[in-house]
Amino acid sequence: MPKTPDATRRSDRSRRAILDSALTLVGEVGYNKLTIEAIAARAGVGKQTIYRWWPSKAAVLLDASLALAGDAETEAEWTGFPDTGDLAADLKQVLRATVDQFNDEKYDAPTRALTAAGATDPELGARFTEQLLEPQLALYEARLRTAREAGRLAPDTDLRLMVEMLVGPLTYRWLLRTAPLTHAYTDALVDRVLGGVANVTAR
Amino acid sequence: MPKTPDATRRSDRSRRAILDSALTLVGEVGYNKLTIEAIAARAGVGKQTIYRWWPSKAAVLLDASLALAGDAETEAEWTGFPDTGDLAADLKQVLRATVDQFNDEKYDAPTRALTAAGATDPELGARFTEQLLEPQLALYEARLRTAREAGRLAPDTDLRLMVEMLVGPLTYRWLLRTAPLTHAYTDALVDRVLGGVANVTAR
Amino acid sequence: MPKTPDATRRSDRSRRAILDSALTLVGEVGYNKLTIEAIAARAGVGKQTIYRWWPSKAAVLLDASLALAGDAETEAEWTGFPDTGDLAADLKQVLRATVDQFNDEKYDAPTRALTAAGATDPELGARFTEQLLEPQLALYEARLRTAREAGRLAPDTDLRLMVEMLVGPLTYRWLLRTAPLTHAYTDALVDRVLGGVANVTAR
Amino acid sequence: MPKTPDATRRSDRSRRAILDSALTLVGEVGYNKLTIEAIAARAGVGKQTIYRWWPSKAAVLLDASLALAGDAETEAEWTGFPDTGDLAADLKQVLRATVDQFNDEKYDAPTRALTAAGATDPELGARFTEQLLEPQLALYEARLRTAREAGRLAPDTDLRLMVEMLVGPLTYRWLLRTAPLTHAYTDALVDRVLGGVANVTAR
DNA sequence: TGGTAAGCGAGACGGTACGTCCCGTCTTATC
DNA sequence: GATAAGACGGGACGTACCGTCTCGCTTACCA
Repeated sequence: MPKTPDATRRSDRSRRAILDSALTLVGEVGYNKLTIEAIAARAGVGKQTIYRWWPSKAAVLLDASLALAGDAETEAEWTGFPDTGDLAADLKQVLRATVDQFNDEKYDAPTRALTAAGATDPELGARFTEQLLEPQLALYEARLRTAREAGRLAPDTDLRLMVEMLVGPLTYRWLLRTAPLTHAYTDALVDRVLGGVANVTAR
Repeated sequence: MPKTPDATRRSDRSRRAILDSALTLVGEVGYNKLTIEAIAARAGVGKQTIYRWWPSKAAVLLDASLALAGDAETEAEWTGFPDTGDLAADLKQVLRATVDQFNDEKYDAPTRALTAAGATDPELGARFTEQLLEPQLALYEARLRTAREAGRLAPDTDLRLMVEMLVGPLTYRWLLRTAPLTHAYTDALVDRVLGGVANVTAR
Repeated sequence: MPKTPDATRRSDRSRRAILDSALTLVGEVGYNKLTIEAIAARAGVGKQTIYRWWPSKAAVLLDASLALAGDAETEAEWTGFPDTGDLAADLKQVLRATVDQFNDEKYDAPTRALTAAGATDPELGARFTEQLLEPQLALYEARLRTAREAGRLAPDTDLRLMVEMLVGPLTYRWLLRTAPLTHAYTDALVDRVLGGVANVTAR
Repeated sequence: MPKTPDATRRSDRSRRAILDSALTLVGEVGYNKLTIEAIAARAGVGKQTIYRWWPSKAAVLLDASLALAGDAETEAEWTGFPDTGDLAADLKQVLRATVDQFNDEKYDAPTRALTAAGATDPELGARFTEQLLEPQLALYEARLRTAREAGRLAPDTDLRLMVEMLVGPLTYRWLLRTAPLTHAYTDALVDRVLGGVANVTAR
């Protein structure tokens, strides 16, 4: 019963090499042509070392993305969701940063691959959502809750719905490539989400 | 010399059988385990007949979805985007119908597969967007334009942005499975998009 | 019942083009990589035109070789097996000519291909032997019969056996490439066949 | 970089199964309808395991024949080319055994297939000749050398030529099926090779 | 401090599907 | 009705990876 390997003996060197190779390769050849064999070869690692610790290439990529996200936070000296008191400004700042990430090939390729794979594979999707997506959405939600408590949003505001109104359209454009992602776009989005689109004067 | 085959001699019987098989199989085994070989076998067709007319299984599925969409319109005696004069009501009706489609396994599997594949493969994504998505978005846009001209929306309303504010969040929930899709959800979405979420009384 | 096509309507132009293409191609790519499709394309002919008149590519090649043999006789102004009265000299002359043919790539490729195919496919082999080989062997046999009647060979000589003693070793060397084919070789062969190899003085 | 596999880790079980399957199948369906896929399936082996170790089905069959020849020698308790002092008798004995082999379907099919394939494919032919044929011819040659040294053959006898005079006609009949193979035939052949066919009394 | 059991790089293995080539048949339009 | 052209259902090709399975080798931990 060789089920559970001994994690204390795990080679961190190999783990890192595998995650690095996975990220590099997914950028080079895309998710569909990404193979475990290529990752192993590039990492100078036996295939079994990958199969021992991950159930699928998608899982490898998920871990790689988590590591990437962790690195990014560190690099950017991320200090939490901004709260200047000006909700619109804070949201615009964060969404602009997200746009920049989506436009950065380094983040785009693996994230896009994972999102697509998660859409098709429910189990992977669940892990992707839970580990990568939800933590980010929770930050939005917390900021919105503060705003609601401060009376800047209606007391009955559905915070979750509002989060999706912010990230949904952006994600839509990004995934489906219907139009380029710009700061102007997300700025307008924030304004419209907060203010609505109905003609107030006409009411 | 890409050796373009003679389309006039194409077997319509085989074409239909291939598209049918593709739709059936993607529902049975999912996109990742869908194989050209299985499609050919199920359709009683040589593999070459598929490769002659389509460059990839994704392309087959795209054509299959187009056929499916065409059939669906016919079946539902679709008479165009509703325009009762009540914009909110019209949008809610259409989005409810979309929710129903997303909740119908028959449409969900191929559409999800295509969307995911398109996110990963730019060329396919372009065709998917252009042939399947844009025509639908254009209908929304037309209805919104009517509303704007009728003064129900601000004259400077960015129609495209607004369309994405409606379909973006819905698509987001559907693709990422962050929460179940319900009529109540889209109804609330329409209200918030039209009315905004900022606390008006607090202004 | 499209069994027997009408031979009187047959296009001689196509027939010739097919046989020519077959000979050319077998020299270029070898028998195993020779395909009906390539012959048809090279000949500017529909595949069906080949299938209508020949049962297999081997049969095409057999006809092509028959035509080639006919041409060769005409070219060489062949006037029948020589009979100068000197049996050894006559045999040497004919075998030298055969050696020359075997060493001529133009004849070697198709003949070798046919011989090999015939060895594997009994039906083809029968036709090959009957139509191409036997007529030649019969010429040897006739010359030997003349010699036997003239008392140059023992009255009980098995002519068939003797023919094979002449062409067998030569064919063996040619097919199996155990050693180069030279005039000296066949000259020695004739001498030894006629004289035997046992040490006469030791009797 | 031809990626030579590590022969020390080769599975002998698979090797044997492949050679066995190849021999069985070539007897069942013939060489032309013998497929690598069928060999693999019959042997319970992946196709790649065949392609890893052999370049073609002909090469597989060559190895299979070598194994078969080895087995045959062992079975027959082969103790070397006979040397009773009576050259004619010894040759007749060996040629009779060869006739029996050629008439044994079990040996005929693979040997015929290999000979034909070797005639067409020079590289294979070289290996076939070198590994299977030459060792046998060398035995003849050794026996003849003994006879020559014993004064039973003329001192200037071309041993190689004489070997071919013995096996050439036999192989010719076998390959081209011009006549049935019998012991009487090879007996007569030996007599005529040793004694010649010229009418001695007429000298 | 030497024995042993785990993780490791390497890669052979039984398999599945790939995308291509060609088979022999069938259909269409031309002559 | 034979022909040039070529689409069709089918089978095998040789390749790429899958996920599993030994191999020796290195590297702790334990006796």
